[in-house]
Amino acid sequence: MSGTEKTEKTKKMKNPVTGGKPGTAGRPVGRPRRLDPEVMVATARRIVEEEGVAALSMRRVAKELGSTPMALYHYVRDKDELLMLTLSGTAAAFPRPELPEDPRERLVAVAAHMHDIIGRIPWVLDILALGELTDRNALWMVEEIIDCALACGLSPARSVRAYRTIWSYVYGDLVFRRAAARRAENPSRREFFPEMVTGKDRAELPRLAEIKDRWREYAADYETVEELDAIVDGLLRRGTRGAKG
Amino acid sequence: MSGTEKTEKTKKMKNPVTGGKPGTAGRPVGRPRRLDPEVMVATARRIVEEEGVAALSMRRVAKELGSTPMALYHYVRDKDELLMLTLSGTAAAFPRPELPEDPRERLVAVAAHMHDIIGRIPWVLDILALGELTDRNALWMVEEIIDCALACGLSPARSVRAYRTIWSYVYGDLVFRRAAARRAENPSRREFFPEMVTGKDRAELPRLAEIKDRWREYAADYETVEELDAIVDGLLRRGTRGAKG
DNA sequence: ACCTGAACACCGTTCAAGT
DNA sequence: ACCTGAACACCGTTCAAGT
Repeated sequence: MSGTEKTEKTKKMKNPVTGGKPGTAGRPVGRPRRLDPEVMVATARRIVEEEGVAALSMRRVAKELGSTPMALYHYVRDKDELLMLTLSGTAAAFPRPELPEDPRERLVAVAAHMHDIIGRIPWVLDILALGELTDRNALWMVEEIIDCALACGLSPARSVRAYRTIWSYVYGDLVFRRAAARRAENPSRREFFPEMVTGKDRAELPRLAEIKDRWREYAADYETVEELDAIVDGLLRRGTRGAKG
Repeated sequence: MSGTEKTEKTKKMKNPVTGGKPGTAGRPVGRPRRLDPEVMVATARRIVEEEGVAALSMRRVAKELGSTPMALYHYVRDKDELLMLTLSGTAAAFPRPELPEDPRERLVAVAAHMHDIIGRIPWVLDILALGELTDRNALWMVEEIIDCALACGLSPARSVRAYRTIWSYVYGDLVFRRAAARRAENPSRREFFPEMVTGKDRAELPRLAEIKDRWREYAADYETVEELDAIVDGLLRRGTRGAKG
């Protein structure tokens, strides 16, 4: 909008990471590779798995590969692209679980499974925030959710939207679970909500003043699957009544 | 868990930013301030509003104040704390809207309003990801949601959980809206889902293969308020039936 | 009590050049 | 085609010292 944005780059590349490797078919042209892009992604992935997204840097990956930072830019446009590539193959590590036959139950079970596996690898949240679904091995979950929604009587359009709603909820829930885990690890911080509510707030915030001492206790009983069940309930009721969508 | 975590700091401070100012009551002790902590937070806030969270640095704030980076550490423990403080006062800029009387409608309207105001200041998402509600001016929305949930027949415990579910959804939705906006601004990226689904996937991903060309069209019609309405529907039905909670 | 200065150990990315 | 090296313009935080 303004003049302060990043200048747009229009360099085109032919997906050198997933694209055909020289040596497999046709003879390699030009200088032989020193840096294997698959190894580059694997290295980035290991760093991110072991030390978190914050530990990943172009310089670090280059150093571990005995290469230079700029060599990586031959295979990715920028750091975000490398980050997104580290996601590919992640879901493959988690076996496909047994799922109930009933489509409604199955829908909740798949959503719960998504929640579960991402909860075990919280570093992916920062990458998923980029809004791209880059891992083919995760597509079966999307397929299942759409299939179940259709089987429950939703239109294709409503099924896609129901998927997005469920995914937004799952994502948000995981972000706040991670935040809570970090707070528990690193407890010496200022106290905000609900501690910030005091007796003086009784006039303006009567419910919060009343409930604040039990807030954390109630929140501790939070069960994502129960909430998912309620959300799916709402989405299916809405989708199978009206004419629209 | 392991030995690689940050070492824990136990320095205690008496909230020097929001705490009593010298000159107001009692005489100031020790060296007079050169750096006003409120100005420090205001400066950080301006940077973040104008240029985004990525543009905020301790060094930058110090420079704009004609101070040194380390001076800031007298008032905040680390950068995250400064970031959280920039949130305070944000909600005050948005007037409290007219709300419907009916508690169910009112609940949806407040949730939609939360979604709306945060959507106008997307930089807060990165700070809200820290999981703390630091802005007293936003508490009225939590109060309203809890009040409406109680009025709709939910128990206090279920009301708190309903609030968390709604908030997780709103947060997740906003993250993906921001991601979509960024993609639209900076379109030259690799293509992932749904483009990555091809005719070859028809056997394993029949629904996705069928729907993929219309996926973006369906997603474009997504209306958060409609989805919120459905979610609230599910949460209220669940909460007002069973005995538990 | 409040602040400075130097230092440590890093960043992403551009650009021109080399093989 | 693929990679290097130097440079630019930065980071958060620790530590010891100064007023």
